[in-house]
Amino acid sequence: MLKKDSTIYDVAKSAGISIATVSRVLNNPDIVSTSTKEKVYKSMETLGFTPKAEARDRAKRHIGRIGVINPHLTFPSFIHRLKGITTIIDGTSFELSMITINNKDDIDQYLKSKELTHRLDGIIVLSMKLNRSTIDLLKKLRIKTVFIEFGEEGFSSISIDNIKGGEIVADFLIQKSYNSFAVLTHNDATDDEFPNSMRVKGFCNRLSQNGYQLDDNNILYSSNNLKDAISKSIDILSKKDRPEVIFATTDLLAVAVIKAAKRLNIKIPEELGIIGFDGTTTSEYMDITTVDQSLEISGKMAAELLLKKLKKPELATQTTFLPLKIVERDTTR
Amino acid sequence: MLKKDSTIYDVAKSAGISIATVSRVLNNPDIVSTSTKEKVYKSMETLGFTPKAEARDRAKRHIGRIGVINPHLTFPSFIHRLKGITTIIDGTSFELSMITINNKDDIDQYLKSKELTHRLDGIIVLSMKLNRSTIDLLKKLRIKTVFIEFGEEGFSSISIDNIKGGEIVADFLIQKSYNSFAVLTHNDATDDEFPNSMRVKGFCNRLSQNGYQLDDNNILYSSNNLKDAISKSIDILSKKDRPEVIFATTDLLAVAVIKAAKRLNIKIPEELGIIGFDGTTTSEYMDITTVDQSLEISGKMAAELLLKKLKKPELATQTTFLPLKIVERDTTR
DNA sequence: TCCAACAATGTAAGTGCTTTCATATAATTT
DNA sequence: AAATTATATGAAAGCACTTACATTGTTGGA
Repeated sequence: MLKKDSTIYDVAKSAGISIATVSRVLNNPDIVSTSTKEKVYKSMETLGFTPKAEARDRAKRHIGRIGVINPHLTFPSFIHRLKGITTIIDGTSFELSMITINNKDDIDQYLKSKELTHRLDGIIVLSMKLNRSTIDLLKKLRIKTVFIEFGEEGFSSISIDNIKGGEIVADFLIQKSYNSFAVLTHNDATDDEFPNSMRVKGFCNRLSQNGYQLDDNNILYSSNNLKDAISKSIDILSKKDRPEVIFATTDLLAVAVIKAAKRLNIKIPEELGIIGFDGTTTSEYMDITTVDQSLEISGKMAAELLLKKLKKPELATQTTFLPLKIVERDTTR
Repeated sequence: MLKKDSTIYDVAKSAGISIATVSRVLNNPDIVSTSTKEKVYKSMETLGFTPKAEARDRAKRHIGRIGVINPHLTFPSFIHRLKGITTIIDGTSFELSMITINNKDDIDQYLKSKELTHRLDGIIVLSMKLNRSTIDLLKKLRIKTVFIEFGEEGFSSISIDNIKGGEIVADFLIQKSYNSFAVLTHNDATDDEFPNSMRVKGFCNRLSQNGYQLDDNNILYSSNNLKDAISKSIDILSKKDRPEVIFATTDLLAVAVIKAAKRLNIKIPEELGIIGFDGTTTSEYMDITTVDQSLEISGKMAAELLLKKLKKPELATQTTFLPLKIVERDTTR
């Protein structure tokens, strides 16, 4: 027994109304009277109606979905940005699709396989440096894309000047008359283009511009893992010539330093200064002096930019650098 | 630079032939002459053309979509759960759609249309108590759904025994020989069914079972907002008969208490004990004694359960209560 | 050489659904 | 009660394709 799939025409006939109204209860139920809606639902139920997605996609001018491409959800900064994105998207008719990419090489495949191409109206790339080939692909497929944290030629992006961030920190600490320094940063910082390493670079440069010397073995590298970061912190703090202040290039790393100091019974900020970076809620909760980089706002702006671009595709791409601001709290004197 | 996605019309025009032929090279290339095919391929290439229906078809075959319904992304606990969900979903051919619901009454319409039109394969409801009508709807439409935090008759769910959670806290504090208590909790706790209020209830009951009296005005209610929570905390702590220990029914509230204590120069844990609830990373960072409710695991389990159910719809629903465990850290003596 | 058979393409009628526009009815305001 | 404004609906024009049917030009065998 071949049962033909029922269509909205069937539903409409069965409910004694026009297909337009059936379509409306699907897409815009608010404007349909309750009684009509009831009839329609009943008809759909008895007919076992399922809308054909293909037809729908065809008829619709947009899909109504924007994708967020992100590495695995571990860094606190992602959360803040994601939150910013959702606050904007929630107000619209778009829904968010989270696309978590573990392996950067997978993404080409993903894009190319067209899974993405026409199921998404646009993309926000969160904190990922994509391969050249991926970028080319995005351009070729003309997928509206906004980047957060890593700008890309030819695309709109929201990012910060990480070098300047490092400089600001140096200026601040010098002005606070700290005299000896150390840095705790992430492994990825070995890669020259990564935010952490740029922060370190800016910091060191400005320091030496001011006549301070930062010994290379006062720059510690930790993985993205509290335990490791704590043990690295303990390493620095246990030295006989312990630095007066530590610049943690991430709030999470600052937490590690605090924990290490606590364990070693070092008083903050009296005996040790700590400054983080990011301005996460964690830094707020723990009263950590940090550099606020408006994480949530970056998410908001990216979402707004994408939305605008979707509405007016001819809009020029725009690169925004968010302001950086020292937030002085209790971990510096 | 074209803005609009190209269609077979564009390709046809560019190749100087009819759309039918373009369609044929897509669907039935054998019957098209080689030279025409060449032209078509070339045009498709330069236009970056992707047939929409095909993409959708392929997509449909390969990748399913599961929706996460959540209130607005503000509570830290959501994040942990979401993270758990993503770690599971990431390994599969499903993608996550975030559906943020602000108004619980909207959700009925939303589900009706979204489920039908966007074809969700399954749903995870995060920390929301749905209306009766919504529940009925889910059942009627036979949508595979797993609930986190609020169990629902007839659906699989992952939750905890909040009353027991309160009891555990009471037991722990009594065993630590604290003698006077206060509670800081959320406004929603006035609703009897909500986690926070159940924690309070369990706490109070166990306390009185052990002969301790908890005065009603030692139960403070705060909104979900640090400032407010801090000021409420200050209220308690400023009393002449300040309690020895405060049970904050949420880690975030515990943070507020800590900040208040700091401001009033009250030493923790010597002069004041604090215990939180949830086991967020914040509690870990700040060394707050808390009740770990395996937030991330709850997300993982929910996702796994849903996936299993999707694979084998005949599977029985299952209700899981996650274990609760006191994590003793530095805010209790 | 003529005609059947075929190959290559175009024309246009669907496909199931969305959405704009117009209309009829109901609810407010005056 | 008339005039204005909302609300609920239908008619019909898309949307991006597919496909049945028609047309034209070739080919090959008698």
